Amino acid sequence: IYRGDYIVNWCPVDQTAISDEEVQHEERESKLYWIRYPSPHGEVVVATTRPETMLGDTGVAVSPEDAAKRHLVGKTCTLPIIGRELPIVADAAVQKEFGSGFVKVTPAHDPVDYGIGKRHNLATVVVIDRTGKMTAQAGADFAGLDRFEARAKVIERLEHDGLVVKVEPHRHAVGKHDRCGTVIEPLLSTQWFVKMAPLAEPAVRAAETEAITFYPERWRNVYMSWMTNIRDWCISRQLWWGHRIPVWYCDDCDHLTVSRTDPTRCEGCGGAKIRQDEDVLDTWFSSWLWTFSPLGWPDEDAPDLKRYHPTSVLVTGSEIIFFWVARMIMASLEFMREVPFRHVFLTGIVRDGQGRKMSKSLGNSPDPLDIIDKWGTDAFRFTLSMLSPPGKDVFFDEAKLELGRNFGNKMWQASRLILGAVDKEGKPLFKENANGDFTSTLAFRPEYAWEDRWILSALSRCASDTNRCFEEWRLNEGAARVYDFFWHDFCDWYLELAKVRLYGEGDKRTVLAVMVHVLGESLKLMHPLMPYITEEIASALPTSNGRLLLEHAYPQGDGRALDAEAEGRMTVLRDVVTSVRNVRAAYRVNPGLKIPVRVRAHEPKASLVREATDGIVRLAGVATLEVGPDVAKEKGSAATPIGDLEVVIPLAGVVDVEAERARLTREREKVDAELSEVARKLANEGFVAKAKPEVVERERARRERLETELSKLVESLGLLGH
RNA sequence: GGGCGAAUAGCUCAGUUGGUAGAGCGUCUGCCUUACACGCAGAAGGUCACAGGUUCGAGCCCUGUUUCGCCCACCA
Repeated sequence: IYRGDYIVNWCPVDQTAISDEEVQHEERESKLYWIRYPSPHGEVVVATTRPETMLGDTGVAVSPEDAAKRHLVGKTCTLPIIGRELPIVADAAVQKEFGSGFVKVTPAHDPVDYGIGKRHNLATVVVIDRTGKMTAQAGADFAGLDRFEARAKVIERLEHDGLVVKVEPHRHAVGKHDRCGTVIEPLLSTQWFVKMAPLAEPAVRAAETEAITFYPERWRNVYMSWMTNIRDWCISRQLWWGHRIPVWYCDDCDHLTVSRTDPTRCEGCGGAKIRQDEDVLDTWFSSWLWTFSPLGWPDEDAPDLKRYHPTSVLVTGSEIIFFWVARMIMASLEFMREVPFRHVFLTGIVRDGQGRKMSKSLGNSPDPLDIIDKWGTDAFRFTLSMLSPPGKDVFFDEAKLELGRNFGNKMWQASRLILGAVDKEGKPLFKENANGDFTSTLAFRPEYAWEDRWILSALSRCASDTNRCFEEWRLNEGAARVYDFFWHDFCDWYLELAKVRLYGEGDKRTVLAVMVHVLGESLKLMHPLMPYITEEIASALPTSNGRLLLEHAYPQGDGRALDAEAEGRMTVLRDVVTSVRNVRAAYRVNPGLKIPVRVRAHEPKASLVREATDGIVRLAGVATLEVGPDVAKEKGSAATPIGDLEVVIPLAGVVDVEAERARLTREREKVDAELSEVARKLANEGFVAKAKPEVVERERARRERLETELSKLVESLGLLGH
């Protein structure tokens, strides 16, 4: 840390120095003024965007490469208005192609000029003060004017004097203070700085060696480019609020006393006439210590520090990579000699409907407490999780919260169904089972039906998929995966199938045990995304044992539960049920009306369908289900092929021949199109020779299935007559 | 000036080893079916920005273009 006089970013409104990171650049249409500085040695015309600063010029510079102007180097010209003689120097900071090739040099008000002034021993003349007004040095006509008023007045005077050669439009970026929007004034002043290069070096290495990793990875490059182009950090602020700089100056000697406790005497000469620095530290200068300073540091043996440092993940927004993330890494490596965290996960930024970042000053941010009152904490949390792909900004729209609210409601309702059927001890709450056994489902060894094996298999897949998503930082996909499983697999299919046993005769213990188990595991999977509702429901489950979900291990997915056979059965049931529902909807069959259904199928598929009869009957509104290879398919029935089986629904008087022909024709066109696509692929020798065998095999199977379906459709159409 | 991201169904967006385009909302058709109308069932809707290239095969890989957005930057 050092103190010195340098050009800093100065905010004339807040009247403080700020760091480079607090300057927001904004492209603007501006003007480039070409101004003649009279000289007896030749034409000198400078080009500038800030004419008001010329009042503080102490030189003119040209490029050392600029042969046409070389003869002027070492000569002088006259500064208009003021009348000061200005030396003409050659400096590598000047580009000969830009503007006129002459640069006016104002060491007190421009960082580049400051460098030129240093190298050529030019004087510094301060013409703008800390409030952005012109000083006495700017001359009596300008002193006290605002810097922008002065600009206009300078040009006015120069035009009057015939010294403005031309004015051209010029697009360039101006720096603004990120807090108040005031145009930054580069100002020469005495400030404290941190020398950054030595701190950046290990921080660069930490990212290179992947001691710290970034998600999504591209942010690593952002971090790296900042780190490798780092500049010293101005940490003193002329503000009221903050950590006051712990340095005392002595009126009697030059010594600086630096102390953690307030001293009464100068450390150098022992004198009592000391006064503390008036300035405070940049707020980030304390924030960069955050990963260790709250844990007991600088006591390196503090238990919390030993236990919790370094931590695993920092979750934050990309907008503060420089302000905070990068600096925490540097501070930790410097003071703790280890990384502060191993992974940096950058979330997207939540923006308003117009894409603007939510901010207090814009007033475009809804009050989270209002949102939570209206929609619920979990709904808010879940919706944002599911709608936020890694590192991508989210356009927030309150209506989107319906997604989370509805899902929360779905969980609640499904739980009502289940908890209405089983008591706290796991005993069935209604309808005696066949043998009158009321023993708990908990200690019971269940005898799984195939649909139980299916949902357990699906649960296992969901858990392992979800884990993988989370491990790969794809939280949105993890959320979507659980959402889909719970709503569509568990609620739409399993619970509906479960009602066959739940509301029917017979032993209910197996189905209750499975429902409770799958609900409980789903709650665990959902818990990080919907902590409140899941704990609430879980506490009522017979399996809770008074423990919080928070205390349980996260489900990993039990590979032993995977059951391809049961999944195959489910596919058949789904296909049959869907095709029946399809026909019912197409012919507006009264939803309350149970209809006869026949399924044409050969063994072993026929048995599969027979064994799923109860489910098909309940889910598709079926009166009677006939299954076999030769079930009748007469005129006046609707027939839908599903691979090698066919769902036939006799609907005498309901099926309109023309409508059915249209339906089947449309279906045939679809199958035809798909079939020719597959045929084209398989006819391609390159495909058969070079594609992976399993891909080719899949296409062949697909062709076979489509051909079967097509022949059935043709048969059905023939049955309808022409 | 440099870098990064985006462009997919009417809307908001998913889609990581290149192999039959998905969700939510909205729309249309039926349903208040004893967990849920914040719901159930069914349906329609897409030359995946444009132009080339690689490949048997491209939303996905490569090159270029256009349009948006963000970050960085001392050409005055």
